[in-house]
Amino acid sequence: MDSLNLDRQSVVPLYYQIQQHLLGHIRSGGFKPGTPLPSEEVISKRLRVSRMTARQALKSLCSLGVAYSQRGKGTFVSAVKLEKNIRQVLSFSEEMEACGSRPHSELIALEAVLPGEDVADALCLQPADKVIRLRRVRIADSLPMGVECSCVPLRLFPDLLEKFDPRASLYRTLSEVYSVHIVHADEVVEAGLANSEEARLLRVAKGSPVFLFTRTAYAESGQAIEYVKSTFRGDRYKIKNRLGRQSNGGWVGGSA
Amino acid sequence: MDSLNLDRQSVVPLYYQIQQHLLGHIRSGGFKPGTPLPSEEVISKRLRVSRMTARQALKSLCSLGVAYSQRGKGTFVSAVKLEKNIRQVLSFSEEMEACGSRPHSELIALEAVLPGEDVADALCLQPADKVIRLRRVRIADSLPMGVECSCVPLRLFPDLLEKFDPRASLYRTLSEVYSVHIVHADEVVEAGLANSEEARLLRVAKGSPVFLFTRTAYAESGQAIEYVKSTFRGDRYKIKNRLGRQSNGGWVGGSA
DNA sequence: CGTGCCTAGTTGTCTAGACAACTGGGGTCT
DNA sequence: AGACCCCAGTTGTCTAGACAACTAGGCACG
Repeated sequence: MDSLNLDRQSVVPLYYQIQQHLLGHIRSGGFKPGTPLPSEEVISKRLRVSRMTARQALKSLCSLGVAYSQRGKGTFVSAVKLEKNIRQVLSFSEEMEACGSRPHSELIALEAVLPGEDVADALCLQPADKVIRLRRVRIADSLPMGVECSCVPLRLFPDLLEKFDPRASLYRTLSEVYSVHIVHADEVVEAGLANSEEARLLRVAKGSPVFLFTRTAYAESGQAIEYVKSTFRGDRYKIKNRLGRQSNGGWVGGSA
Repeated sequence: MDSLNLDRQSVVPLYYQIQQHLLGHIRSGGFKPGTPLPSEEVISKRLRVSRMTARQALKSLCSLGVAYSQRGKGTFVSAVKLEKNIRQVLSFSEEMEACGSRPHSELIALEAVLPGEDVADALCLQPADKVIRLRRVRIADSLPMGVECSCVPLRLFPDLLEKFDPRASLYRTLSEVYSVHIVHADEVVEAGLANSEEARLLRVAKGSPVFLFTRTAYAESGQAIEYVKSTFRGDRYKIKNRLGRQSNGGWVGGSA
């Protein structure tokens, strides 16, 4: 706390500088789980910022999940493990890189087609709208992990067929070439058994346990961007989820 | 917007009254996806509140996921489906009630035992600490859905064995009797095949596809409260996830 | 001993402003 | 037509305060 010099000329907001400084102390063990963080008042006085700025720094730590506030008591370090590998909206490439594997893909199909009803529904398409259909075997460290069939509306990305390198990450391409950023996705997972084709592509026995994913990915506006169906090996692939309370926008009505 | 009369005497915060009012308009279709919400300035002027209060109302809608802000442009209604059934930290009972099924349980075991190494690790127990082990078959509408084995530290709930009704919801009991509220959980899901015992309890063929869940649930402080291993039928149980961007505490560094 | 009161410390909410940074449109100059 | 500037509107950040609500501990009183 003492050693922090705020840079008031920087483009980096003050509250963010404070947040990062506290986060550093938490990660390095300077503040242990359960112990109180400096109060808004203390931060405010020591760093010569207004209380609202100090507050914003503390609130941002809460929304990261590394701290929690109790009215009348203080703001405390949570024992939540930061480093734990939590699944976000990630492309297969990003997911594999995050756990240290080298991902690549084997292209099965890349074409513009008329979508099935489920696809058209999920992507909210007009009857005549085509989609770009991308079917790939996903491979990590030379081991086939899953078969993925991804559909994106042709209307939104008319020249994607020419511009897309099938070995690259689809999400990265959408972000870099079209400035479309996937920010969330809804996903349904089922447990099933590999059929003959899947077994052949994944090099497992027919009837092996597999995950069946059906995922719809959305941009910030809520516009549906991608509909994916994929089959992943149950023996080499695990799903890690962090389930949370739905943050209800802050206020907790008091019936107590 | 026009018809809202703020109650300045109420214990309900102003920003929350505004948030609820806007949320009502969004849900009822008064504001359609993609359209801008009233700006901070407009809300501030029209409702005679300070801009920071109007801002807090809009930010809380963003954190609910029903809106998003763009600097220099405005705050817009997101097309995210509110009603979609997204999995949170829920007990089986709550989960089944949420989708309209009547849950109940068949008790297999309820006892205090010395935990295995995986359990002790996950719950951060001392070597001699016992756990309460609760093994149940989970049933929805008379159909067996899964087998669940739940462990909680005896030290935290010394009289739970007497006070707990095995037919009730464990989470509800912990919340009501001990004021311990589960706020998040880490979960690993694997795809597997039912062994003989599971097949018998779940009334499926041996070798049927199943989900294997391993879940650790935490209170707000980050204290681990419960460690669960469960096996659920792959044919009747689906996982629905909403994957999100990790909210990073607000600031996006500009390399653009 | 316990009950109740008071007080210091803390977070929650709210005000009324200020400037910065960015967007998008319109107008002007070249 | 294109490049540039300016301006109004919007969100992001920040200030310096205020009062309310709650917690926990100390203290006096019964």
